[in-house]
Amino acid sequence: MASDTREQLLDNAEALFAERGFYGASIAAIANELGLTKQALLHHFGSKEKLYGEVLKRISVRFDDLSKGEELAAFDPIASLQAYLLQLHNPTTLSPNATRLLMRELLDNKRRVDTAGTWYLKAFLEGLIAKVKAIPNWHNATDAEALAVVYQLLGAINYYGVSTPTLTGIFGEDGYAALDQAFPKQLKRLINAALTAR
Amino acid sequence: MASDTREQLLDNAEALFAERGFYGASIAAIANELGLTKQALLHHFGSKEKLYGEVLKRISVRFDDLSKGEELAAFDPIASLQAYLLQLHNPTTLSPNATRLLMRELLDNKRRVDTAGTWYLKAFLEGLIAKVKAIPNWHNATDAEALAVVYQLLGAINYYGVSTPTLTGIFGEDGYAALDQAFPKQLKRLINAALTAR
DNA sequence: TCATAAACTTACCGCTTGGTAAGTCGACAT
DNA sequence: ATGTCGACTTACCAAGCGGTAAGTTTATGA
Repeated sequence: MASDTREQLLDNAEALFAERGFYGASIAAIANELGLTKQALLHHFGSKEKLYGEVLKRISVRFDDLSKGEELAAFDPIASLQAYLLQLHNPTTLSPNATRLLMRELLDNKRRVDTAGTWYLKAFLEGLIAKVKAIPNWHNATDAEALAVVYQLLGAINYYGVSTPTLTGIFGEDGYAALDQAFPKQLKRLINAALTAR
Repeated sequence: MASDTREQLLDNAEALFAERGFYGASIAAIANELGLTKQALLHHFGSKEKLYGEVLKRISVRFDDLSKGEELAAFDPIASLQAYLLQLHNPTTLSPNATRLLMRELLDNKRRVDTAGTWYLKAFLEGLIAKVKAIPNWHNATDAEALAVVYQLLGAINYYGVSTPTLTGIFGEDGYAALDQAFPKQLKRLINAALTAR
């Protein structure tokens, strides 16, 4: 299969899994949306589980790229971490679809035997803990304390990233636009406040 | 049907919908776990959608009770809002199941025509906006700014509330216990920092 | 030119899904 | 005694699910 049609297929699968969840998105529906039959899709990926796994893998690769791509040795560790977290809020870094899918993974992996959704998160979180502890104020903090503060910031970002349809429904397009404009400024303040005071 | 067996049924349905999502939880599975046949369940609730709706309604009632039950006229508006938000972090206020289910609703209601998950949220969020603007520093803030800051705190709380299985998987029981102990302290600091600085 | 292999299609399969129809059973009020 | 009503069972149903088997078409490279 040409690698770009494969990417296209995976894009589509990602969108449908994000929107409907693993159980809600049938392989027939995914295939159909690209003009394929269910069996053709199955031919390429073997099974639904494997397809889902590849979607997840692709997202985690993007995550890794994010870590690697950061500018090294910023002088101010707070500013550095702040920039890193703000990237996560940027929809171009990780697509809204990916954010939704990861949130579903967070909800589902209690019963999923496969730990595919977890292994990359561990490295990611440990990296964040290290970044927090690089801040002078946080030098003697425990890992749990560092993780707590950074996980709160992660929650603030990801929860919002997943709320677009709901918030638009409640406050309308205009209301959401105003919120979306105010959000980054407040987020910067929040990150700064969380990491400075201690 | 006796009202307490009905509550038991709804408890069970809530747990299964929270764990597996609307599509992942079959009415047969829900009924089975209480020793009923699928048809008996269907007899009581009419359809799966209706059962789900009642589960959602029950949760939103608990939400309303939370708003009503608050101590009126705290002198310090920051402390008052902080206490209110900390309640949300307390698992006895809203069960982890309910938190999970609401998070799923946030993800699903894009395609769900029914706005059941939305209407109660509106009042809740508007209440929070009002509470923020009652703080002197925030008096002349826009609604969008107030919503942004409070939504970030909501995200920090709810994201964490949904992460237990994942975090336990990554850091082990002990690691999670340490995090869970450190979390509220950091959360208080975060809320305070977010609402004070401006 | 011919073999090989990838990219499909057609035709199934067994199982589960949500839902319906019709009847059974016991309690209880008239 | 009888009617009736709610709680439940048995027996279905069509549709959808993920997946398999076997064949067909199409491009490619030796």
